[in-house]
Amino acid sequence: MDVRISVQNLTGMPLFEGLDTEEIGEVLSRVNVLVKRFRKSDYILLAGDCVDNLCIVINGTVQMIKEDIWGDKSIIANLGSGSVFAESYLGRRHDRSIVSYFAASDSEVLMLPFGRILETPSNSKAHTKLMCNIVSILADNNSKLIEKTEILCKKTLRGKIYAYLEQEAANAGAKRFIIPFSRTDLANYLDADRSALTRELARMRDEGMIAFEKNTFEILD
Amino acid sequence: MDVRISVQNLTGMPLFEGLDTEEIGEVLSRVNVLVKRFRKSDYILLAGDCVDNLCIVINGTVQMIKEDIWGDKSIIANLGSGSVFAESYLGRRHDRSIVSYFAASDSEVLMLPFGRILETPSNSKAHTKLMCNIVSILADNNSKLIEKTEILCKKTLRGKIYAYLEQEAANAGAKRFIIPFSRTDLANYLDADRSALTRELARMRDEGMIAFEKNTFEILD
DNA sequence: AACTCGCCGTTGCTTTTGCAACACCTAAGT
DNA sequence: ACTTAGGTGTTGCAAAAGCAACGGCGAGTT
Repeated sequence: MDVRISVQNLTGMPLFEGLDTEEIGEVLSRVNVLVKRFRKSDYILLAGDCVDNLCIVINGTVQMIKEDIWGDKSIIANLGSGSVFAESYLGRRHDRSIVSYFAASDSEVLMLPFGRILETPSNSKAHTKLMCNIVSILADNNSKLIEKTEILCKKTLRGKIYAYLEQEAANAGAKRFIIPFSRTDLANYLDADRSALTRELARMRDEGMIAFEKNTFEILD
Repeated sequence: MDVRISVQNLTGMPLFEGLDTEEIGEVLSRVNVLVKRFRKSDYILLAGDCVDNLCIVINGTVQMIKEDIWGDKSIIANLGSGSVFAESYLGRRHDRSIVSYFAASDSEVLMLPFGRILETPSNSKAHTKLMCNIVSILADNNSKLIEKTEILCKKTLRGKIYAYLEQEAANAGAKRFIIPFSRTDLANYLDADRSALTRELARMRDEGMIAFEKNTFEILD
């Protein structure tokens, strides 16, 4: 389950952007770092769990989810490789996670006790860059959540679907793109009923707004 | 409009927590800092505006809002004194704000060109504390957005209302509490129709789930 | 090959809820 | 004192969307 990490894999990660392998080694030498593997459908962290590590997706896909008492699942965010999560433990409000994290595919996650790094003052180049990176990442995670609420704030299902597709198109930089969700998961992401989603997608296609085939979508006009 | 800032006012702010007045002065001496006053209903920042300052609510109430083409207003978050906003400019994804900020009451906002502070390495105590603080604040803002999505992900209006009231009760630490929204604003915060909200609140009262009088609510049971 | 399981589309039904219109109230300004 | 403007509760109606059930399909397993 636990795996030694090769520093090589980390150079492309947003958290370590701008740091060379030597600098990454310097940072990691001061803390206990750990990579955990998860199988598809494993829970990485449960809502209510105590969190004491910053988590980084090395590869695979992780979903931030919230399940209610009835087992009704809502996907809050989809996290690809390089994503940083469980950052709420860096805040003062919560020491427990309010959401769950879930391996949507086989995944490797780097667990990093970041508190130590934070509190240790240092004016090394590596440390400064790392601090800048974490601030940027947190700000970006923020933006992503705001974008998500821009989907959810739409009053109609069609509005949500369209807002979502526009975001994916903007991400892809093209009117035609592939979405990372199955229909079931998309329904959970939009917090809508799956059958209602299928129905509304069909209507939008019939009206010539969009075209799609499996997970490939296109916004028409 | 622009006002000189007295350092005294900042000692209580989360961003400067743990810093004494001398240290705050040291930090501020390196950048141009500015306090702007806004009248109730003024826009502080418009969606699409270029952002180059971190903003801190000194006093008053600021709303993060998103308006669509039809003027339909959605309140994403309500920001009281001490709140930090417009932080997405610290990220790499956007240099423009994707949402608007709006003075819900007469307000004073501190504008702080934080990028300069970030990039200047320093191992002074003050600098280290400031970095820790900003990380904590960003993480907390994250948690708040996640909590907001926990309201919006509910499929029924009653679910949203109840989730919201539970959060307010948790914030207040009591079953009885005062909400900061008018009915109209609450509808915009929950992204629901105002009349439907009134109707559902009345039903929940009739069924004995909750009691309320103006803006004072109580969760029963 | 038979079977299971999970995902997908379809459809009928019912509830929810958005929308529009109206009347009332309060506060602020003239 | 009058007027205006904005917030609030109410209600009828129509549209939207959740729910449940079913059948088909494809992948993986025995």
